[in-house]
Amino acid sequence: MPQPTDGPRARYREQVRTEVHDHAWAQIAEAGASGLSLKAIAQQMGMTAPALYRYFASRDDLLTELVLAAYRDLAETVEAAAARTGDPTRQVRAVSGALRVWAVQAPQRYLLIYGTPVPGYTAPPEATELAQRIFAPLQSALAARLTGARRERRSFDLTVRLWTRLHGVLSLEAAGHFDTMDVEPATLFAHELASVLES
Amino acid sequence: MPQPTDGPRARYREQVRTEVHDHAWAQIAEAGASGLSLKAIAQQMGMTAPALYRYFASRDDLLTELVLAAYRDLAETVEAAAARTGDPTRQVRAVSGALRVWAVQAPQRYLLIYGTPVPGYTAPPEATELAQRIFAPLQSALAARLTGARRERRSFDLTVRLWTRLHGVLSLEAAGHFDTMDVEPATLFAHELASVLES
DNA sequence: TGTACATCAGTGAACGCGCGTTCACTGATGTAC
DNA sequence: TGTACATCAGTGAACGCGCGTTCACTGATGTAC
Repeated sequence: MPQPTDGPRARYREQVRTEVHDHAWAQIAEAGASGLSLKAIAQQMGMTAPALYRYFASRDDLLTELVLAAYRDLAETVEAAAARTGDPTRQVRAVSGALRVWAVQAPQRYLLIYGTPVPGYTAPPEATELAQRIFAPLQSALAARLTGARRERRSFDLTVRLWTRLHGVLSLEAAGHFDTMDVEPATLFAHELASVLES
Repeated sequence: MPQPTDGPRARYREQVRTEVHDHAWAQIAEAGASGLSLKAIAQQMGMTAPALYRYFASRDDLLTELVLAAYRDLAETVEAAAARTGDPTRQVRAVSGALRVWAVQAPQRYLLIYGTPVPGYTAPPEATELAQRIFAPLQSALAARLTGARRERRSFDLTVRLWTRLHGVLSLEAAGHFDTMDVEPATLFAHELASVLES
């Protein structure tokens, strides 16, 4: 895997890599992570499968890139939402709202990160750091609303609680489990958010 | 697919079917639902794959049986827990506790029902009825703790809230997402249960 | 109790499929003189 | 500005794999007389 860092060839490489990512996400969106196939992507791009090995060392390598890209994208989304205001309560609301939009917009991408683990695939260590980066803005906003002793620990517990509650709604919504029930996911999500802010 | 309903042959058939189910669960436990393979099961049982078509019409048919069996088992577990006491609050605790034991004991079985949907597979309509049967004991216990107007609707909302909160913890726990965090799933679960009982 | 027959569990060969991955190669593209 | 060379994107054939599923068959087991 050669890698010139600039020039027209480098530009072209980046273009192809991006196109592969796009097709990969489309595949994941409709068949989940286990449906990801280099051969199918190559076919969709009008190429042969071996050509893709110029760009990715293996299928799992591509999957790792996608997982990390998802983590990074969510981290940036969450950070941007938190940066839009200085008020801690508004920050929590903004981050939660951004999280929901991000999850509902591409359910399979959300599930790739927080759903059932892909069998036989383990995420790289970098994923853990990124997960913490996603966690951080929520925690610092919640911490800013607290005073008194053991503030750090209490804000951590509170963030975990908020996070699991929101995930409870989002994962069931993404998996379609509310479809056969008389439940409005958006309303439920708002209530769960409120329940933590009020505690 | 012939089916005598009694006699030695019927008994033998049931025995083989059960053995297939056992191997199938073992496979799901270690590779998830998409790792379910008739050929692999046959091999483990010292048979050839076509033999299994005497017992199951197709791979998806077996998967459907497993899904329904999981639903049924959970429904019975939950109902039995609720039946152990008459006090509504104790019932909610008992059902929630039974749910957690059931989920933690076989995480992949829990995720087969409530996790990321298996790509290309849709559960039979009967699953929806069973899901409601699982839901019912919680709702009637929570309803018994309420008084006043719109009790039915309020208890439904409350049950949904409890259910999503517990699922938030269980799904993250089953997927191993707490492994890299300083979180005690059992404690968190207890807190989430308490949060609804106190509301 | 013994024999003839029907039932049915299981085999073995074969099908087509899609997958990841390798390898030697062709031919276009960019670069250095 | 033009030519020679090196780089490298992409091809085509091939590999071995495991999968679900079919089909004609063998041989054991249960049943009816």
